[in-house]
Amino acid sequence: MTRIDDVARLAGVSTATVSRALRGLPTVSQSTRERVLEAASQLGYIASPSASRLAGGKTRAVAVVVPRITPWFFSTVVEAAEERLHRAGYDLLLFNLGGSEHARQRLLYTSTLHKRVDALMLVATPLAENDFAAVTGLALPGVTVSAGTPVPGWPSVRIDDIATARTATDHLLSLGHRRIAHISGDSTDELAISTHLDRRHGFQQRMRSRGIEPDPALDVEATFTIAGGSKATAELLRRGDPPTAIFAASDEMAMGAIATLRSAGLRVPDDVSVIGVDDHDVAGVVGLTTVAQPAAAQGRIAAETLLGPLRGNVDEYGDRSVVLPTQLVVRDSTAPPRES
Amino acid sequence: MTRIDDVARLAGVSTATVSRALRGLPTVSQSTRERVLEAASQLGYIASPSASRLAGGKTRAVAVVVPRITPWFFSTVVEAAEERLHRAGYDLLLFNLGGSEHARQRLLYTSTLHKRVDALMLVATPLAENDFAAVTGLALPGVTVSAGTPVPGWPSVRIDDIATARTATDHLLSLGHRRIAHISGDSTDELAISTHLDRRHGFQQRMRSRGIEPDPALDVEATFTIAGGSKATAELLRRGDPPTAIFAASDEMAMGAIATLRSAGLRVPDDVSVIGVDDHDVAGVVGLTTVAQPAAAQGRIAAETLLGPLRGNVDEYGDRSVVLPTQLVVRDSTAPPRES
DNA sequence: CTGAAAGCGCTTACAG
DNA sequence: CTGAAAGCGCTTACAG
Repeated sequence: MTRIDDVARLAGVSTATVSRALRGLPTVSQSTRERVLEAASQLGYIASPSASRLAGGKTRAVAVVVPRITPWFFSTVVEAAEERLHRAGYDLLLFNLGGSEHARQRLLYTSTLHKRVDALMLVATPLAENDFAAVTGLALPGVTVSAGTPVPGWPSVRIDDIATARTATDHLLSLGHRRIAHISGDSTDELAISTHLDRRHGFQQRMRSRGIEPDPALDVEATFTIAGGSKATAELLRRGDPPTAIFAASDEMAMGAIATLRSAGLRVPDDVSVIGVDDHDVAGVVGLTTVAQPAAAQGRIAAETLLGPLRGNVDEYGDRSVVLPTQLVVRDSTAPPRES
Repeated sequence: MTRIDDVARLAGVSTATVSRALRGLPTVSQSTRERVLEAASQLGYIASPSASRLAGGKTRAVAVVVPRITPWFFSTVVEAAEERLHRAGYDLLLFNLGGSEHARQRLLYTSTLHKRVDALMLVATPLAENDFAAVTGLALPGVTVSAGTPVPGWPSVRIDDIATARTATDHLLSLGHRRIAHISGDSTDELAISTHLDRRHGFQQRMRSRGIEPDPALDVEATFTIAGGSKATAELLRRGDPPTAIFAASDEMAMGAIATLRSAGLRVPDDVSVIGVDDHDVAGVVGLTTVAQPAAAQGRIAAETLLGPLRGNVDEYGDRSVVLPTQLVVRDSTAPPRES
């Protein structure tokens, strides 16, 4: 393996100059730089990242932490972040919590992240009061995506979950629905991220502003998955007197709801309307009405936000916190209630 | 930041002993180990990964290369690989090619991977003849997942795509279909992975074994996405005289097909049956009949395959190459043809 | 603009 | 079982 002194020897300069020339530092004369570049390419020289990291103190890597990888939102955020990060020359270390508190603890309280990355992107990752010290202790620039828990000093990239829920609720109300069920995340989870709390809040707020007190019997909690939506809907049906519409906190939940409604012999939207949040890849296929959120943009912007501090402007975050707009997309899963 | 000599001093031993004790090497006495562990925890010492990598020559990281992140198959493979790799103490560097030849070239022919990881997992990543040298030049243990291009000396983890296609075709034939269309990947792509070629091959093989010559007019190529399946189906309908059944090379393509058929006023399965491959998360919601493949198992097994060589048994790959079984899952998108 | 030298913080033979 | 010393391969002040 050729090392930096091989290049230095061939180019007739010091290793310091090779290092500077190859990294494009400005303090190298044009002719010297060319000679170094020539020598390096002739020898097929590539600097050892481990050595650079140790000597330079920078890893040129970013950790991206997600609660799951497969769901539409997370895979889309990761894909966009990967593109932006690699383009800027950073490696992406992927950490999946898998919904496991143990994994979360390990990430925060062991050596997992220590000196391994230059920055952190927490996607929908909840933090408890006493977790902040651990995160702050890393002394790394960071960004949160999709609410999660805001970290003091870090920018966040997200949508307005309350407004999003209001949009969904408005759509259902304007069609004439009054008995509207809501499928949301698990509120008893201490570490619950704000996402589903905000969505429920927006829903209830809008219902009340129209003079309708949300019926607790029509409020069910579930995980943010197809299976969660299915289970929640089954529970809803078990309670009798089904709603005329369901607002699910995510498209995956909404799809689970549709599947369960259909297998119970109910037609969508004829018997029950369903609306979700996301605009999942598959939403169009299912004909799902939803409030679309820009997932890729969130991943890309979060990555860009990190680029400033990563390049040494420790306190210069890109555009700081950003709230991206969401938009109603009407398809075939919503219609006026049967007898309105 | 506490360093190894701080720990050495507190424990009253040399840095070499600290290093050995902390890494659990056997050549350390019980009492010394305890003293070191105590000192380390008291000081909150964590070894610098960069220094360890430089001195030890191992990165304890694995690169996982995927053509895309969001599709069901890839995100599922990555999720499973991540779990297994982190559990074994390895970092996962994620590289997404994004279908870009440029990204592929950059990965293979620049410093991207050089001394950055100890092993490589190529998921459905095509290699041309002259790419092998680049991959071999890395001198890393590796594994391929889902066909892609087999790399000499590397094990592979995959399904039998030919058999899978036969299973799908058999299902359609046994329902009485004869005019069966096939939506597959783009065969003109030089770098085409074998997946869709094999699936087409299995399809045609089984058709012919039943005395049916596959109609070229019923063979359309597309990308492995919902949009691809939609477009291919639109093309199929444009050609007139639609098939009574469609075998799509993936569930995402099949979902695109269903969406397009429906918006063309055709009913599934009444007018046209549709079968896919994967058993995508959403397949159940859509009622899609499919041939299920174990994606998570492929990711997990691929990761495990790497663990042997990673731990120093350079030539000892886990179970070497593995072919996992697939299974027909009948749902509501297939039925006998209208007038059979 | 360039170089000599120190330093980044570990691990690994080697010797005992 | 343990330590002294060299070495991993760069980058960074510092000096000129």
